[in-house]
Amino acid sequence: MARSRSKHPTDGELAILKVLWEQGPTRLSVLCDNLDKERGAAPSTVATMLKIMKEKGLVERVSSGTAVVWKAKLTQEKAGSGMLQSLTNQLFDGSAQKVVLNLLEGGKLSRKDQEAIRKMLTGKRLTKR
Amino acid sequence: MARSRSKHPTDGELAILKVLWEQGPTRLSVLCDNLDKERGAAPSTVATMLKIMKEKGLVERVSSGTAVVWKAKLTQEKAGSGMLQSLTNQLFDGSAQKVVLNLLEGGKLSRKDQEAIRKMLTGKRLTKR
DNA sequence: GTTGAAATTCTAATAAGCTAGAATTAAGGT
DNA sequence: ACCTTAATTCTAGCTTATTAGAATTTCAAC
Repeated sequence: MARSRSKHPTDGELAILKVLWEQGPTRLSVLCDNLDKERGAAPSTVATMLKIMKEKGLVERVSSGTAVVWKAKLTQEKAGSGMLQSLTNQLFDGSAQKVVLNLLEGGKLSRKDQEAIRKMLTGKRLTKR
Repeated sequence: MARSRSKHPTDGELAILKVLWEQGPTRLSVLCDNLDKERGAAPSTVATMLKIMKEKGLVERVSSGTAVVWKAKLTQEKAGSGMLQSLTNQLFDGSAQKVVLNLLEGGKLSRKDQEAIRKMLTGKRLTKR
C-alpha cells in the first residue's frame, strides 16, 4: 500500500487556485502568466495539473463562448476552513480556541486585529442572543 | 525538476510526533503500539520513517541508559505555529484576523471559547499596556 | 555462550506530486 | 486552403512519501 491522494489541495494546486480566485475564470495562457514568478511553469505543466484538478473536482473547464476558460470550483473560503479544520484537529487538539491563543501569543494579531476581533465577538453576542 | 521535501511535517510524520508529544521519549515498540489504529504500521515502517525524520531534524535518537528511545525535537507549539503561519499566508492573505473570522463564522468557536478569547484580549490589554 | 526479543538496516515496490518536451488538435486570420 | 497561435493530450522522467519483508545487529536474560 502506498499513499493515497491528499484530501486537501497541494501547494501546486493552491498556486493555481489562487490565480483563479483572484482573476476569476481564466484562460490557460493567462493562468500561466499569472503564476508566482518562482513557480513559473510551462503551459503543458499547468495543463497537466488542471487535468488532475478537474478529476479531483477542484476546477471546471468552461467553454465561454469562443474561448475556453478554467474556473475554480472549490471556493477560497471552503479551502480555508477545510484546511484550518484539519490543522486544528491535528495540532491543536481540535480546539479552535487554542488556535487563536497561538496566534495571539505568536504576536500575529496586531492591536488593530485584536480590537476588531473583540468587536466581532461583542457584536455577535448582542445580535444573536 | 521534481518536487522538494515539504517544509512541514507530513501526515505520517505528524502521527508519529503526536505520540512522542503525548508520551514523551518512547521506545520504538511503544511508539508502534500507540499509533492510530487506522495507521497501524509495521515496526520496520516506523523505523524507516524515524530515520528520515532524524535526517530532517524532527526527532532525536537518545540512548536512555540501557534502552534506546526516540524523542521529538520539534515541539508541538512550533509545529503548530509554523503550519498555522503557512496556512495563514497561503489562504488568508497573511491575515491572522481573517483566520479568526473564519473560525467564528464556521461556528468553531463555542460561546465559552469566545468568552475566553475576550478575556485573553482584555487581560492582555490591562497588563501589557 | 546460546537464545530470543527488540531495534535497525537493507532493499524494494507503489502512488502521488511535479515537471515538461513532443505531437496533436482547434480556432482564427489572411 | 494555409498558417499561426493557443490549448490539449501523450508520454515520460524524477523525487517524495509510504509501506514493509528479510536480513542483520544488539543486548539482556538464562
